[in-house]
Amino acid sequence: MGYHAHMNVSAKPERTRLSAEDWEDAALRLIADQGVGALAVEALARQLGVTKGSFYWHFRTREALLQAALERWEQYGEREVIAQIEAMPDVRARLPELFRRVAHELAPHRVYAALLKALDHPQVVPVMARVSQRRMEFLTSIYREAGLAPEEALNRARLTYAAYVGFLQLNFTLGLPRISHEEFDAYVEHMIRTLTPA
Amino acid sequence: MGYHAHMNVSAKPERTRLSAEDWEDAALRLIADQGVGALAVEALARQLGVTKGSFYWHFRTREALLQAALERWEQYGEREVIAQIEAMPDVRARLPELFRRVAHELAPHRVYAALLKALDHPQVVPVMARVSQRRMEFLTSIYREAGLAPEEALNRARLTYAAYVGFLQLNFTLGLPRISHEEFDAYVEHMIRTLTPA
DNA sequence: TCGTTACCATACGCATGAGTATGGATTGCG
DNA sequence: CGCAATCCATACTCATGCGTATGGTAACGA
Repeated sequence: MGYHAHMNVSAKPERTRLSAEDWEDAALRLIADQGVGALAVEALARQLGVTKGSFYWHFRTREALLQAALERWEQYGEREVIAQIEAMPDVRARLPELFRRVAHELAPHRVYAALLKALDHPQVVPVMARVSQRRMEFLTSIYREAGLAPEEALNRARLTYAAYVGFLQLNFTLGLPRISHEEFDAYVEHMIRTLTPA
Repeated sequence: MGYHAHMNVSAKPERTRLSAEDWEDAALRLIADQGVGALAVEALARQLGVTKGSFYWHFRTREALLQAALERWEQYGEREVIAQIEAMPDVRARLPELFRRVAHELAPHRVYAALLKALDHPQVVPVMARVSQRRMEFLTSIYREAGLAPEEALNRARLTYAAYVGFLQLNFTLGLPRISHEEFDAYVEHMIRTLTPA
């Protein structure tokens, strides 16, 4: 994601000029594993091997970078999962598949988890509102396909999504009693049994 | 909660000297509605009508205040709910009652929600780990009383608690599509039906 | 009453991090 | 080649917020 295809004949990433997208990607990486609060321009610059002088050519302010990074994440972030699930022919199999997929590919959700902890920051609220809204609507539609009435489907989607969000917090943020791999799978299956309409 | 019973014969809280507990209470109030990141000594001092000079008499550092406030919250915070639920004679009625109670008394959970967003801060992690652990053990025991097998009870408790945590985030942090009062009650009842063993 | 202790104000030092000013280097293009 | 535009470094300013130093005032016991 993001490397402009220069690829000079040299082993290492080799000092090439940077673009705005490079900064946005770096910002998202930093957010993913240190949180929004750690987004400092000088720290980013060090990590990219340059100084502030570079940054302030590409962006007018720190806010601008955060904004751009958020929009970038909202677009290229995670449209794939929804598309893949919707491509499944067997409608009844979509729900369990969605659960298992999300449970086992946690890496793409690290940015979402980080932004969850930055909801006091005004810039992230609208982005998270939109993303969460879209996902919940998707979940609702799946529950409707599974045979629930409109009201039931909506409430079940709310419950499921809340469980998802809470799960993110209680795990790679808080490290609650390091659960084993088998035990985790058992948990996921329990969740599928409990939240999937009979 | 917290006010040492001087209560001089005066109408207003009237400029009396402050104690360490006063600072801790103020800190918890500030954390509850602005987050841990907003915990600054000079801001707190202004809010209490004094200056930093006062603060650094009671505490050695800002970290010390946060630590003391967290421990205070962990102790006096919320033992009551658990006690009240355990006092209920009808075992089968405990679970729905717990759900409804938590859903409608959101104020006491504001500190917990704020700390949830500060899990990158090393000081809050152990506290949140202990509190969350105790609560989940309580939930597990209730599910056992409701007739679930040990494994089932544990997993159901995990699921329920995750839903609780996620609910906190998606509401008074993110303000997801301002749900109406009746609709909220319907949601709570749906949750009870879904998460309570038949 | 007097002094000691507890509590608070004022005025600093010092580190961090955002933003600016300005000049140097590199690239693409005529 | 040579000149612009692009990209980056260096060296500042400025605001914020923690912590310290030190002196002042109110409370309380002897």
